[in-house]
Amino acid sequence: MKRTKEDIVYQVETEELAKFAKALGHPTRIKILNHLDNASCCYTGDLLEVLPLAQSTISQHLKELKDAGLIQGTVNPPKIKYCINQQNWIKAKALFNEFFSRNMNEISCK
Amino acid sequence: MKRTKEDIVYQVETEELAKFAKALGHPTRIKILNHLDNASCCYTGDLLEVLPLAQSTISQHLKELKDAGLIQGTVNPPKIKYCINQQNWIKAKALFNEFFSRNMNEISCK
DNA sequence: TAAGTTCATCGCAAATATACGATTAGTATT
DNA sequence: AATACTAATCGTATATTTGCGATGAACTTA
Repeated sequence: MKRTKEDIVYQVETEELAKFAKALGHPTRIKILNHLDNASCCYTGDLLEVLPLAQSTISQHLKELKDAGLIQGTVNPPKIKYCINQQNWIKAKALFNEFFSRNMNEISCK
Repeated sequence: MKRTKEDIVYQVETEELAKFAKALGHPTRIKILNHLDNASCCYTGDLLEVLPLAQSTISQHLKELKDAGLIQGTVNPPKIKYCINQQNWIKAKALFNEFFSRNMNEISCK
């Protein structure tokens, strides 16, 4: 894509919100986060029992969540322990909250 | 994708949240929604002045937002007036709110 | 009827995302 | 050193997304 067009500059907030939203834009990743929330943290292997996907696929989803900043992993040999990244979670929560709590005036659509 | 794998069944809530998140997963669409919120509603042409994109591209983004249920369009010849779909907006807001306000216990990651 | 306006849709090109199996890297155990 | 375990990464196939220009549909106005 993007063949003749130069890159568009968006506000940082817009980019951030879109980035978080994109990471949440797949049911598998929602499920991973739900599981992480219930279990506080988990290992990649745990997810293999919950999701009917190949190990490499789950690893890839974990990578995307990590790249978006929503989770973090710490080595705990021979496993890797994933938890939610509290700091960014709060940030995302605030961004979505702000986004959804606009005026939404009833006298819209004149 | 999805070559050998049969479709995975997710909870309805998970699918819904992912669907909304996916629609929000692009800065252009965030910007459109922000604009719609400020202006209550708008026409496709209005967005052409705000976004440096081709008319067809913007139309496509509008379609995705419409397919996700976040906006709705009503004909107002010769234009089409887009507004936020209040009902689904509230639904999405509730889903994200629920998703982000989990316990998030501090004693996580043992 | 003809011309203009607005916007959706089609057709295409390129980039990204999703999934898999196979391999590799790192660590622990024997 | 050899084996076992865990998880990332590589290579590949396919689907989807993103973007554009061109065309077409619907409705107004001249």
